[in-house]
Amino acid sequence: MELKEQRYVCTLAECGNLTRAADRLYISQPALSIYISNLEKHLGMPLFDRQGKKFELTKAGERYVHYARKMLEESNQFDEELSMLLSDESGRLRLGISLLRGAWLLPRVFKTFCSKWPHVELTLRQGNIMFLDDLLKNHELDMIIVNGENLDKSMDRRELFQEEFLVAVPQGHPLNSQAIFREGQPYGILSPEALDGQVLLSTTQEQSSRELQEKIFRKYKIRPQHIYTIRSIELILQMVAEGFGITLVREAFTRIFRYSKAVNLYQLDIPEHKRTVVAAFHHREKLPRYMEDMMDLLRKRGLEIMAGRL
Amino acid sequence: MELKEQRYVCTLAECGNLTRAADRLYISQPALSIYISNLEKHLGMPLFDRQGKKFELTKAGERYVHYARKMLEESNQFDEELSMLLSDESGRLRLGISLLRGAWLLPRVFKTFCSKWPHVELTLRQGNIMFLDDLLKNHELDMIIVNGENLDKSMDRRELFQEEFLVAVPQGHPLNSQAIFREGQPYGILSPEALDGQVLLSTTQEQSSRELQEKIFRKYKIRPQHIYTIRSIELILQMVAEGFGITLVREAFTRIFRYSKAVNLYQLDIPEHKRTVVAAFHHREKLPRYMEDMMDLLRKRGLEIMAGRL
DNA sequence: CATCGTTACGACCGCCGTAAATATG
DNA sequence: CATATTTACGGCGGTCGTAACGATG
Repeated sequence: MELKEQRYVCTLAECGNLTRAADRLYISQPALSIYISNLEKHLGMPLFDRQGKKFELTKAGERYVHYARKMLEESNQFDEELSMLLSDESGRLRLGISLLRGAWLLPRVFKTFCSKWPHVELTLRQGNIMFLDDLLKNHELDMIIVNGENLDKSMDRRELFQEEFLVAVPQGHPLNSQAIFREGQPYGILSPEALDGQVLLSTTQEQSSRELQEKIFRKYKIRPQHIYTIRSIELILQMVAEGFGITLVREAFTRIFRYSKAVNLYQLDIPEHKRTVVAAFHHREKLPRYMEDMMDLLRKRGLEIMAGRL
Repeated sequence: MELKEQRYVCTLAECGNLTRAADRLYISQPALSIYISNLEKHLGMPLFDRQGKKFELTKAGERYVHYARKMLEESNQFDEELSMLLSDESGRLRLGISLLRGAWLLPRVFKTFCSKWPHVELTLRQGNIMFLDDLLKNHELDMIIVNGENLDKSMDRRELFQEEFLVAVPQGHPLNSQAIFREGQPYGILSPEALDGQVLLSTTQEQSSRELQEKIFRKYKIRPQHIYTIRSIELILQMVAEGFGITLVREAFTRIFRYSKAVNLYQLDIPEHKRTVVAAFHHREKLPRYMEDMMDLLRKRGLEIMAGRL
């Protein structure tokens, strides 16, 4: 910050001597002499008593220096903070993530990140993908964690991990017998047609899982017997466990959920069974280091959860 | 204080809009645009996110504004203090006075002055006239209260009041019979010759009363029988009261002193019997009001004490 | 008389305003 | 297309340095 006036006066006050002060300020002595005179003229009151060759503060000068020193101190503090920002040690990360994904992906990541980057101000917004996308576009968020499939192409993106979109079937349900198990595949496989005529429990319209589900149903001409719309995914899974019906659910979510009764998970035999989770952000020359690190942490944690290490 | 940079950034941050900010700052909008760009270039980091036509603070900008606001606040405080100094409501008065005179003249004056001028910083130095005169010349004091007779002519001065230089004689001493009483004179009058051959109690060499005393003795060729030198004027007067000898003493001092036994006071029949007490200070265009008031208070209090109203 | 402060003068750079071009919604 | 921002350019003033002058101790 520009505080020339304040630096000049404080330095002269400390030196009590024009020549030495001018030296310290890297300007000529006449320049400083004129500068101080003009300043005093402008203030309408002398800051220094010219006692022969000595410069001593007047009462007004004392007050000036009192405040000027504070300002210089504050300027130094700002410079320190700025250099932290410049060196990527410090900054701001406003993160957006869907409610459901946040619940399982973030807790540990947050803790790690905050202790690693104590000077980064981390804030979180949760909501559906449309909402987050708007905020990102308006620069109210710096990064959002979403499914890569339904994301605007104008944003830069970084792939984090993939997650399965699975069918959850209660124990004793007829669908269990239709699953085919292949080697090397963690889940049994169901053909999409098997879902035809089933009782389906589903999230609400604005959640992105529901959107994907309906796309699949249209494409493979699946007509469930009935769709119950329930907001809470926890409740849906609980009802599935109780044998009320089946549901489509993200793999990761099943990992952190404790079922009251057994629930079996199956892959659908379609290309859409996998979804890619990405971090999206506005294009920049170079991302801050803490932002790269956040994506690293999210990627690692995502893979950990997928591998079942909770 | 010059804080253009800080004002510009803070105003723009508040407006979020170049045009309005430039209006408020009384400069053209292009000027502000360029100014901010240059500032950001110089800092090496943007302070604002140009979100279309909106200007929103970056993290660095937030920190800048945080400190800049403090500085602007401090600058305002200084301006207030300065205007007080300019209007003579506030300031500094470094007062010098002899030890003895201070004791009787100042106590009530100080109290009055401080309540009348709460924003004036009043400090006091006590010492003999040489010492005070040096400090005044070196601008370490703003005003000294001394006898006008032995004061350098280079200083401006204001007459405060006159005080008698009296002879103190114990009860029952032969000198009492030599005094002549004239109408309209508060004290009996002694001729200087009467002091010849007396036992004299006197202050130390460096006190100005002693100097005056010796000048009188030389001029009128007075030879005391013996001079006892004692530092404390209180002790001297006490010894006079006990009949040990006589002394020369300032009128005012006798007023505040309680004698164990009666002491009579006489005027000397010489022009030097009166001394003028003045306030002395460096020449200035115009004295601050509080300085004029201090002299008023001193004058009034001096006359009060001389009149015997303690 | 050596050192320090002030005055005089010319040069440069930053800031400003006007006008034109460009971007935004 | 109206409004806002950026770019371009010429002018002014503040700040600087060198040199000469004046004051101080």
